[in-house]
Amino acid sequence: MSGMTEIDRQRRPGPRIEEVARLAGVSKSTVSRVINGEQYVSAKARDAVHTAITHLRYSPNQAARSLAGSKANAIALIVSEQGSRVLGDPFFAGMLRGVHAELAGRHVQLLLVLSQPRDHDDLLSYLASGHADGALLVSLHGDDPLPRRLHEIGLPVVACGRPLGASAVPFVDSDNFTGGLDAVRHLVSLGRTRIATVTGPRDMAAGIDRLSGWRRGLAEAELPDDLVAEADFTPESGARAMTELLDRAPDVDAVFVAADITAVGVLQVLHARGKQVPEDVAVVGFDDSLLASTATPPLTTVRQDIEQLGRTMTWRLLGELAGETGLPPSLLLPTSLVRRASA
Amino acid sequence: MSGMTEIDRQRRPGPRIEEVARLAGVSKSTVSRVINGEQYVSAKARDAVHTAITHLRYSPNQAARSLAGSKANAIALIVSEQGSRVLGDPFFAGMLRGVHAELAGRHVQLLLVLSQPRDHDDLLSYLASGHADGALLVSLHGDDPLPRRLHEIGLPVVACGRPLGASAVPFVDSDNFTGGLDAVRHLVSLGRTRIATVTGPRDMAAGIDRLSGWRRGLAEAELPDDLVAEADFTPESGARAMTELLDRAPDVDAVFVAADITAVGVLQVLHARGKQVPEDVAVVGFDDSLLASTATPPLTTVRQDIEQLGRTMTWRLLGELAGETGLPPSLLLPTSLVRRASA
DNA sequence: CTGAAAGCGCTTACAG
DNA sequence: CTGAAAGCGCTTACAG
Repeated sequence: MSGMTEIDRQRRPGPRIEEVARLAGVSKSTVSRVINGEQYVSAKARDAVHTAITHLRYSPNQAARSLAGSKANAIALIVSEQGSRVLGDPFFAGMLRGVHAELAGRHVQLLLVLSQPRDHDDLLSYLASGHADGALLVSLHGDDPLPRRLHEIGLPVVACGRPLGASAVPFVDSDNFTGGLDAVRHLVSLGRTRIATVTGPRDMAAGIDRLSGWRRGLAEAELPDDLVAEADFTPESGARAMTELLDRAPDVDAVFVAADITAVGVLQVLHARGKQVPEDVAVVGFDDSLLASTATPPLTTVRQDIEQLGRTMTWRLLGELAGETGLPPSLLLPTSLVRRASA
Repeated sequence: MSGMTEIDRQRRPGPRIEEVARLAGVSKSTVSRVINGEQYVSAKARDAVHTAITHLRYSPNQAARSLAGSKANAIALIVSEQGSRVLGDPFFAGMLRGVHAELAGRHVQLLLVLSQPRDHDDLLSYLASGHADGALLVSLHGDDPLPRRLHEIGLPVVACGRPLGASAVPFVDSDNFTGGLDAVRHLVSLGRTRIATVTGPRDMAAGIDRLSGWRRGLAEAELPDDLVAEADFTPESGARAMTELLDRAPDVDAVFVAADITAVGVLQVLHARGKQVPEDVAVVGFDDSLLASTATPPLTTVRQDIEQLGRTMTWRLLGELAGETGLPPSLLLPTSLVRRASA
């Protein structure tokens, strides 16, 4: 611990609960009860306390509250990934906005934790020591053992996206299957018959489920589902996949790409090969990220509401922390097709 | 406070400092000294304590440390903006990564706070109550009074980007002036003579300083600096600005755009008007964001190292918190030109 | 270099 | 519905 940064001690002024109690003419206990919204407080006492709080600009000391109450009054947002590329993703920004929106007004702080797999042990004992009352997990890869391990130490957890494997960890996810299905139905309605897909990673539920939706769509339309090329949510992998598809099936007339960011690479290759979009090849992306509207041509895409995802995760976690019963173990959020020029 | 979410009390297990002391055969005081890296501890005691900590997987309770030590052991990352659009910005992601990297290993937590201007009063009393030892400010607009107000209540603050007006708030910024200057020098070296600019917002130092750099570059080359069109870091405003420039000066042969995201709109208009990039009009962006490499054609741009910006801000703040003297009040980080196809 | 004791500012049974 | 008292798990003078 020798690398620690010393933060100089310096008592901040500001009123204590004692002063609020004195001004309101009640005991510290009563002030505490008002602050915590407990029910057995007389209206008169409540008003007096609120007035005193406002007058003194009192803000309770969180450290003391946590210590006395044996709870952190904080939830952790854990981003678990090698190199934490996630942060660069607009996906993460949307999540953060949603989490924050749902937390607004509640006196719960947001702790941002980025954790490499090799630091998982540290993180686990940190959280086991009560530094957060619960955790939201944004872990890009399905094989990450963190969600399960956190769940095992008894910390309430909600995962972002369906964790792979038979896990009991609650999660919230977009309905990726239906999203993929809708994309194909749209392409079929356009009269396309050679519909390919550029997938997401095979070790993530988002990749797997979108692919399943695509397959289902082709089955519905009784079309072949042989044109599959793998990618990993990067433009480069999208370009490689599209090149492969074009070589394999020059008659391809549509492609469902599992992410807008990947579609950027797909569009570049199509352009370079002289294919008109959507005339020769129609393209549908996934996410409705900023990239979708700025792409050339603007991308038809399956919109997922990431902010809502963040809100829902937070709502689910806070519900569990409040001891609510009958909460759905997991939730699937709807997606919708956004039509632009590319399909 | 009636909207508060109740988080059920439940004491987490985990060892206390008392048990570490017992196992190491020393007093709690000595354990505390070891944990806090104080110097007057015998090597023997230190080793015994470290062994005990490892053995028990002890992790000190932050709430108790904060309360006893009268410091939060946390810094706040404050994002102050209407609607907090910032989060959607890759800029923010890079910052976050930098802040986190610099915090790694230090026992300082990161509190993420999003604040609308109308909530500034709440935020101020919250921070005045000691919930964070210092603050990092990402405030997109120069007229935001928050940096100054925080500085006034005595909370150590470092701003991201030069605050406008005569402010004493320490800041870290990219060298936007030199970035703009280098962009123009590059365009001049390419033989361009009718060099326009699409600016950033007038109420942000980034917009103002990049424009100044552009002007300086034109003055150096003894070229006219009449082709200025204003935009606001969005693709739409970039498109409008480029349309205006093209109407005003059909002979424009280069444009320095104050942000990659704005350049996306510029490129769309140039394409629509049948202008070849870079043959007819060379384009240089700013940021070297993901958009720069995925643009058509890939964008030559002024790279700023956002992650380094986040690291430097954090380093500066922690230094001040540790009571270091002789810290530079403010810092300017270098930019560099990244050449791609557009210029 | 080390330990005993006080205290940080709250919450929570407990008794009324 | 309310208050007095104990205690949450640490840090920090103080004395040695």
